[in-house]
Amino acid sequence: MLTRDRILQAATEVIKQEGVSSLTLDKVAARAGVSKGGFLYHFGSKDALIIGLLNQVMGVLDTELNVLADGIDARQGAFALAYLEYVQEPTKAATDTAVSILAAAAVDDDLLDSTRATFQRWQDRLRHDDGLDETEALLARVVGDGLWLIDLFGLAPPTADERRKVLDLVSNLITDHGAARDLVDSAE
Amino acid sequence: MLTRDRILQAATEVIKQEGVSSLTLDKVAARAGVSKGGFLYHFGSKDALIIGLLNQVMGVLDTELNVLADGIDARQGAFALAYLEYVQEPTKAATDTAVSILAAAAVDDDLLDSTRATFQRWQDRLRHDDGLDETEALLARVVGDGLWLIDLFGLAPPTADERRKVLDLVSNLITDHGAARDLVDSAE
DNA sequence: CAGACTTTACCGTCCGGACAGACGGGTATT
DNA sequence: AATACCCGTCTGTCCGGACGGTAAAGTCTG
Repeated sequence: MLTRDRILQAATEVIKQEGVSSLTLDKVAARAGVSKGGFLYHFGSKDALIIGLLNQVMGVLDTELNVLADGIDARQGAFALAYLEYVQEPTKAATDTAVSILAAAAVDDDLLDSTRATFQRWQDRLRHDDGLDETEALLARVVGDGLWLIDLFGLAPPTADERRKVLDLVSNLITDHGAARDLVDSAE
Repeated sequence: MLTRDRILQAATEVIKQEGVSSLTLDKVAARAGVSKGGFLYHFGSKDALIIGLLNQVMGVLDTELNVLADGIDARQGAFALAYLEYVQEPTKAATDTAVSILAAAAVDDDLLDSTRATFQRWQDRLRHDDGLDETEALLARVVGDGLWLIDLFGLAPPTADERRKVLDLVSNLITDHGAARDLVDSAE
């Protein structure tokens, strides 16, 4: 495994296990099995580390979302459904993304600029290329991001069962546009 | 204005304007117009400051939510509707809460324990005392928290108009349980 | 040899917190 | 009324340690 990748992995591990405040160059370097100088050869600064973290994790998320969307057979809303399916359970990629964004926000808000651009691209795709009503498209993203936030901060996270029911409700609302009545009945 | 309150206000201002990483004792003290020793008289440590921040802001949010819920005339889901109405636009209380939680997560995750308990109480109330279907209750909270997260990190926030449409959609779903068909039609 | 990679040693700064008092408004004692 | 005392509030200064980053030298490989 490349040193650079080991460092990135070590950084996410440190955040997950010890919190954002423990994300120091020394600690990351030690966990990656490299000296501090070695660390700084690959990432010239702490900011550079976080940018690298975000780039990697957002790239993974973006491609996985696309793969998921391609595999969904629906007349409309494939990307929205993929978005919802992705938060069905807290996956590694989603968790890594969350902690990376948290770290970026804690260190310097500006580091999130490229991440914001990615979210904007997703939102545009949901709105224009997914064949959905605009409001439904936004609903999908808000619900997805909401679950993701709740997981990130641990704010009374729902059980797997509750989570699935909510996602089913929204998914049905999106795909089965005209049959909302049946949807609501079956959700009881 | 009491010194203690000035300090709390100064702390939130620092976070909003300069970011979480600039939240230092010296800076907060200076902005509050007090010496560092004076600061430490009121808050014995940085952790104590953040706990004070969270207590104040969560208290405000809790009472305002209750007031809002009491003013809503609905057969069911008054608290859920209040929750949704609260995120209609980013209010000062909501923003202050967000940055406080962010600061807590950045400094020490454990500081969020009491906040987690409050969210759990809200969730219990939505589930059991609000006359709602469980799934709909959870949907209201997830949507509310989702919008709130999007604002916090600035991740492609929707316009006021889009925001209102999504919230109307969910509100109608909650209040007008059986007439979901009309709801969906009118959202077009 | 050259260049990519890594190490060791070091520095200046900033930060959280401790501390020793100063100030001033009560309050009790004389 | 004057004195002495207390205590809540606040000041300014100091310290130890951690942190981000630099510099230069060394190693390994093609």
